[in-house]
Amino acid sequence: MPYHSGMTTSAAERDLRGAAVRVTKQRVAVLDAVRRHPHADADTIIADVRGELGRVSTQAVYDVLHALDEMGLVRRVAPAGSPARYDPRVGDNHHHLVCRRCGRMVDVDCATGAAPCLEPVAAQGFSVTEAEVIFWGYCPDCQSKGPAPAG
Amino acid sequence: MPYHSGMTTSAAERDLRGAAVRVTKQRVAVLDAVRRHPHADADTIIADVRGELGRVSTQAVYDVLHALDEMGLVRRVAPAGSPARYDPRVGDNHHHLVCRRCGRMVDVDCATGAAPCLEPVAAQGFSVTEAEVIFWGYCPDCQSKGPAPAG
DNA sequence: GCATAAAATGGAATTGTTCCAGTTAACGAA
DNA sequence: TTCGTTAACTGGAACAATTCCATTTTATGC
Repeated sequence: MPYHSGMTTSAAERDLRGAAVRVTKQRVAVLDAVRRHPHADADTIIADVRGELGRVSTQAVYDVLHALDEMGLVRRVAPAGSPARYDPRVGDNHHHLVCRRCGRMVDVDCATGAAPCLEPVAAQGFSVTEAEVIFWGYCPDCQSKGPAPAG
Repeated sequence: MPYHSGMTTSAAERDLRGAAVRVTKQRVAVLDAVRRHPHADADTIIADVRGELGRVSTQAVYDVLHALDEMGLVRRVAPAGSPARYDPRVGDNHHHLVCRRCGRMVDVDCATGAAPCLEPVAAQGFSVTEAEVIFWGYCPDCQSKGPAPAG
């Protein structure tokens, strides 16, 4: 029996059908979770999905996150030294601001326009397909608290 | 007995003394290794250092790499989904071009001038200290070979 | 030289993620 | 509506990169 969420077709469900892939309860739940928690890491998503569905394998969540990333419904962001985060905002060219102390991540639109920095002066023969920009700093809450995460 | 490399004082040795830290053979060897292999990962550095010194603990190399990063003698670069790389070029504001297929990394000067993209339009109360820019694409060698790293 | 704190050692542990073989279930066709 | 195919999910084990810990070594200031 094809999966259907219940009363009404959810946005997540429609987006998955639009991508022409199998619509499973795990996929719907993961996509919903990413949208509920923008920039969450895999652990948070796994916990949220388990809260919704009960037992779900870790592997399934990772598989779905990869699949969603590949089909362009979420964007995987991996700041240096921290686990990957998943961003539901896709299709535009925005970047991220990450707090060095607490890891909080927020979106920023690019200063330079729609396709910022996408043209390095000398590409040295590389064909460039994407520019990834991460701004590092301290969030408002952490500016007063000093640099150490366990301080 | 204070460490001294031998005949003459090497550049690495001088740079370490300039940073006012203890100069050990491990530190000299690691700094030299990073300079010999720009953008190498920890494994490569470890192998190189062992080639120079014989037995050296993994931990020592990681410790030294962190220390060098903190004292500003090398720069740690961690492209999404790959082990950290160590860049001997510091003090200027350059970015990186990474091949999605083979992982090759090269330096690029910024298109926008000296401090590119360093001013996001809305910083949302964050104090921004650094902008990290990675351009993703395919290097000359890999452009013909298709996208899979194991193809 | 001597003391002392910093650095290195070696081994085990953690974290985030992936691999694998077997089972389940979504979807298209009949 | 049922059936077959194949993608997706499960559970458990494996993995790679990195870090933690207690102990030993060693560079440096006096």
